[in-house]
Amino acid sequence: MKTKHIRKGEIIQQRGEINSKVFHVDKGLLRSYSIDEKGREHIFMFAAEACCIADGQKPEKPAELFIDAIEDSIVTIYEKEPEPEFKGNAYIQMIYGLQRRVIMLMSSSAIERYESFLETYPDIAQRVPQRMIASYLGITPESLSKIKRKYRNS
Amino acid sequence: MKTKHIRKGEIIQQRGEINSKVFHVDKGLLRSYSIDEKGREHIFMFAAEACCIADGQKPEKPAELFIDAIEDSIVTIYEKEPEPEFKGNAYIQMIYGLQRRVIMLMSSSAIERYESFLETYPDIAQRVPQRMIASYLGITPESLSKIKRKYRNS
DNA sequence: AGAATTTCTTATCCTAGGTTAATGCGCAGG
DNA sequence: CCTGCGCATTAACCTAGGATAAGAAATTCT
Repeated sequence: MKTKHIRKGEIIQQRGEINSKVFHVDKGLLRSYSIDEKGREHIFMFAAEACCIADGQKPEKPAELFIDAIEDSIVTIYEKEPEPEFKGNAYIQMIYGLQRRVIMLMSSSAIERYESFLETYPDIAQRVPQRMIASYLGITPESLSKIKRKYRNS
Repeated sequence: MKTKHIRKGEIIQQRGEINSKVFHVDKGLLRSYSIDEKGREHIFMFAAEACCIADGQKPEKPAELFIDAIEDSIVTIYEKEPEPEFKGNAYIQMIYGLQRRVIMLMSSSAIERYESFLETYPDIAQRVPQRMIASYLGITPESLSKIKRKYRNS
């Protein structure tokens, strides 16, 4: 736990780095973001005074997000604490799932989201009607049908 | 904490109800979803065996999500526990913010997301360049410019 | 200050996905 | 067993927002 000055534009966490830190913004403005395979940035969140910012991924896994300063800032750096579990569903696990979902919704096409869904939840995909998959993906059932047809003819 | 059988299609939590419960799925499949002002459903998450499902909103606030059963299910119902705070940033607060963001991304147009952003983060909107607002909203800077122009001429 | 780089805006054109409507299918209920 | 309804699919058409390009304005660097 230490305090640090960060200049505008300075990157304090890169994708792939060890990801055991939480940054508390004492002053200034930070952002976390991902960069997709086409090189586009997608801002996940902003954090101003009195907010914390971190990658939602587990501490022992590599970071998926970049974090940098939008203004000259002062941050206090903490280690992520072991988190309370509840019936096997940890908060961090939940947060990480949502982080991935937000990034997905911002950066991927319907087809990519569909593929990702099938990979991540092969079991649920079998048990749920099409219209609910569409609803989860944020598209209409008609669009999902189009997508699946393209799939078959390829 | 009690166990309950739920039949397919049965709604176990409605929007507006008291929201102090977490549902652990012992067997079956549940979903949480919102209904927007146009009456469209947007599934927020699925929960199968050994998962928990709940509205991320604070226990003392009314629920924003509906929860119902996709299959006949057995759930154990818990009360939400007081959650650990960390430097003023509680996990639940984080989860709730992400829940809103996901729903937003699934159900709202770029204009609506922009308006919502301005309302929710008026401060940050002033301090951040346009392209970053666009990036946060999941649109291109060019599209944000279009939106802002329409705004001015109305 | 002046040059160089980035940001913002505008215009044109294009495409992914939405809307509407019609058809066929499977399943629940009488 | 039939009827009816919700679900999935297809097709035709439409629109919000993306891509590209170019000029203006702001910022940064030297």
